Amino acid sequence: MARPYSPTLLGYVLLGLLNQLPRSGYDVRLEMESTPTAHFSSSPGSIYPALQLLKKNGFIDSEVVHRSRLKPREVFHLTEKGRKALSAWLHKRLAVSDLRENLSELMLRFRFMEDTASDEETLRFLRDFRRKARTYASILKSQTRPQADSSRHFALSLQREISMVQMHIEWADQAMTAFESAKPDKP
Amino acid sequence: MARPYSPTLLGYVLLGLLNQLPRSGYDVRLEMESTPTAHFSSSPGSIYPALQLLKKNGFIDSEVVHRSRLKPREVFHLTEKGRKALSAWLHKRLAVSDLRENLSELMLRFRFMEDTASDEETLRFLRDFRRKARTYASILKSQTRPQADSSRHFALSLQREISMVQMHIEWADQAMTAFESAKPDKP
DNA sequence: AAAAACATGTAAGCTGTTACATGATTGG
DNA sequence: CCAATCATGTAACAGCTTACATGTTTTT
Repeated sequence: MARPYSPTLLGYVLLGLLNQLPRSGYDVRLEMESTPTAHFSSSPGSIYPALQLLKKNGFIDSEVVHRSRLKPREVFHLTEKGRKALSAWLHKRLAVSDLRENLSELMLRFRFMEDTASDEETLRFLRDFRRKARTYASILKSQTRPQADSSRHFALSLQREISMVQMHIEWADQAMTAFESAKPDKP
Repeated sequence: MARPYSPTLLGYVLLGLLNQLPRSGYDVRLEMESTPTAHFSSSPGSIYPALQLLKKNGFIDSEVVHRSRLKPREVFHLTEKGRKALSAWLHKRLAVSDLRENLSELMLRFRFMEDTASDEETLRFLRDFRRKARTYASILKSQTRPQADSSRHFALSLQREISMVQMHIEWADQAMTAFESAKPDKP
């Protein structure tokens, strides 16, 4: 009995891209080359198998589009199952540990929210993000020893980590105002 | 003819930790748990095979230390080959692309410089780092479209990337002053 | 005529992870 | 005596990546 398949991070990226508009594997590759997507390779050996896997598991489907002259292409689009999986991924609650371990994934989620999530949903994400960032910041700050016992290298590494989180808190503030301006206000 | 083995990133992390002081696999695991090292798992299934591979390829060696009562432990230490490999990794020139693709690796290198590199070498690293960061920053800034055609999500993602790099430039400045203060000055 | 762009795939292999397995010693 | 800590491994597999393979159509 095969255990239930759920998309990998690359899988979600592909779902996100196909959710924007139906594309062929080739189109997906071009898009990933022009807008470098996290750390993923856009090589055929990465993309085509990943698409086939999503299709095999019913997250996407495809039709072959014949064009005069040009080679026919297999164009993929999300199924209902695919849309649900993407949406669930986008709306997943954040963990504090995501800030240090999965930051690039969080940013991918933010990016792909554009095509499905409402401003209100994006705001929820940003609020959650800022909240977790603040928690993480206070954890990091509690680790700074007042004594000069620890090395410069260690102290600077920690300082960098703190600045990173701080910067993300400020970024979230900025982003939230951008999405709040369009929000209908309550009396 | 087996093609020449060179350590993976995890391999370099282990070399870095063993360069600080000789340790058993168990000690390495404890250290990685207490000071979370990049994204690597400290599970036995990760650490022990990785250590064996380094040993097989002559980067580290080990002796079994028997203690009264307690179980004997296999304590690893760098060989000359291992020290050279670690040093080469630490001193490798940076690429601009490393800023977006291998930032955590760069920070690991900075961290492990503590135990081998002189202040002057650390400064060289930081200067190179700042230089590449500035280049990357200007590339990113050139991508910000003045038109409002692109989405808020896209614009904010780009803004975040820029802030990140900016922050790292400032961090490098800070770090450099910390290492310059101890440097002997020229007349 | 050749190069570049269009289009899709397979095969081998590296890297690392989780889950499983084992056993000794020490502290409560 | 039971749990926690000490200590080391194996096996199966996930999830990529690189290198190889192939063929068409358009542009130069």
